[in-house]
Amino acid sequence: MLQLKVIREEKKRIVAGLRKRNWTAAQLKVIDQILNTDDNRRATQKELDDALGEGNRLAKQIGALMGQGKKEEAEVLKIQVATLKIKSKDLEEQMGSLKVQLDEMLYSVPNCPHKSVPKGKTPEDNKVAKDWTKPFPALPEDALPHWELAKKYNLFDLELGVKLTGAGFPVYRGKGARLERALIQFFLDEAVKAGYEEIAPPLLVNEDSARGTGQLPDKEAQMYHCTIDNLYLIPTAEVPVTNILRDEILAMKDFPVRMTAYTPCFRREAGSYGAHVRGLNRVHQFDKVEIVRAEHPDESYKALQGMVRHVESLLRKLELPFRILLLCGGDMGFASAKTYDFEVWSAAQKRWLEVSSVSCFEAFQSNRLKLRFRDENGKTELAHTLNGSALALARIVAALLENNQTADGIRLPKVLWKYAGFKVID
RNA sequence: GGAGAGAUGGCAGAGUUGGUUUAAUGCACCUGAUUCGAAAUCAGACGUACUGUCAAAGGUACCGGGGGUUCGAAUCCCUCUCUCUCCGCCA
Repeated sequence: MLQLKVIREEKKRIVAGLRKRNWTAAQLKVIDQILNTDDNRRATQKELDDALGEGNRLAKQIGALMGQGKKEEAEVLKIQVATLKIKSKDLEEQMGSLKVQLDEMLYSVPNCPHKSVPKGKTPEDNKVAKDWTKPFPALPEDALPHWELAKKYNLFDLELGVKLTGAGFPVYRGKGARLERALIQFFLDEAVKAGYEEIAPPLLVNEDSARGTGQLPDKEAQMYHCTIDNLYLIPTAEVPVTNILRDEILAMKDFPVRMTAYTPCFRREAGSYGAHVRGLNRVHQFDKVEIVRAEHPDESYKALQGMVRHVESLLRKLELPFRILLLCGGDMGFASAKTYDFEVWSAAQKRWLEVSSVSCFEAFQSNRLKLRFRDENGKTELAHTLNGSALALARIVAALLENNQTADGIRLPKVLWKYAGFKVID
């Protein structure tokens, strides 16, 4: 969530930013409501603090009087405290409800887009930041989509997943399973080479963690929930890895914090049905290598560019045609201040598949996480966080299979040979 | 799963017959003095959040989380979570 202080001090910028997200005048009213409620909260806080302070003073006096054996005088003061207590209890309740209201409103406000984010309402308004599709792969007319290729070469089996679990849980097998593992290994190695610390986190997290990265309270339906133990299956490694930093106060020398993790990701999302979600395009469980960074506010956008270059280098090494989109205000995620999406061209399906999303959250996420650092003057300040997929496996597999199919089998890009232990799937 | 013990500041560790505790003390860290420089020594500063202010002073809350008793709770009661020890089970 946005910081109250920022909303108060930079209201103009925030309002302009929300307009870029196509917020209407009616929606923007919440900003003034927030500020009003906060004024109210501060006044109430002052009053409450004064009442409590007075109570503390009287309690001390009573203690002193009791010590001296002046019981009657103490009794008089006790009566005073009693009325004070009623007052402070009342104020406490007011404070409680004001805070709830304030939080509710704050949770409803998305992050303010960075000034470089273009205006726009739909994905069509996204700006192509880079196009790496030439030469476009030329496939024969009878080229197969990846779900057909999977059948032909026995790489993964969706029907079998239905038997074991349900729709959207692919079973990889043979060279398909091996390719999956090869890609994970390759992505992790590249991330470690780029300076990220490898993390192997838990795949279930508690409520505090789900709240920390903003899955709760709003996106509860996205996650699988083990109700008996009140734990959530992670929808992305971002959740456990970013929460490593929850409630931490970093020192300047701790920057930059760079972590990477491979995890399966579990998503309940209902989604639509039909050809565009066939095969591995959208599944409930998929593998992903995530990269996460925490940065000094002055460095976060430089870090974002660094992450973009990293993901770009992965796709080049995989020899996949891709483009990078700078998302417009209307298409950006709730918490993001600036997002680049990576899309790979799936030659057989003749459509773009999103394989990575790299975002800078500025202090939006760390505000909820309470991720701070101590600056040169010893003051605490919120750090900036960033994350991105590097990369999401299922769709990369789909694109690799489709784009590299030949009459003699599916040829793997050279970089994967040593990881997979084979060059061709046939 | 059973039994017992415990949770205090960056760390260690007092305080648990409720009342100068504004949480002792030590270590670490920071600043200054001393020194050519360092070690040692001495002096000082040293939690987080909210509030307040030009800035400060000051105020309030926080001793695992939540609730309760009381004029007053780190201290007493209830509850939850977690940790440790022993036993059982187990990849």
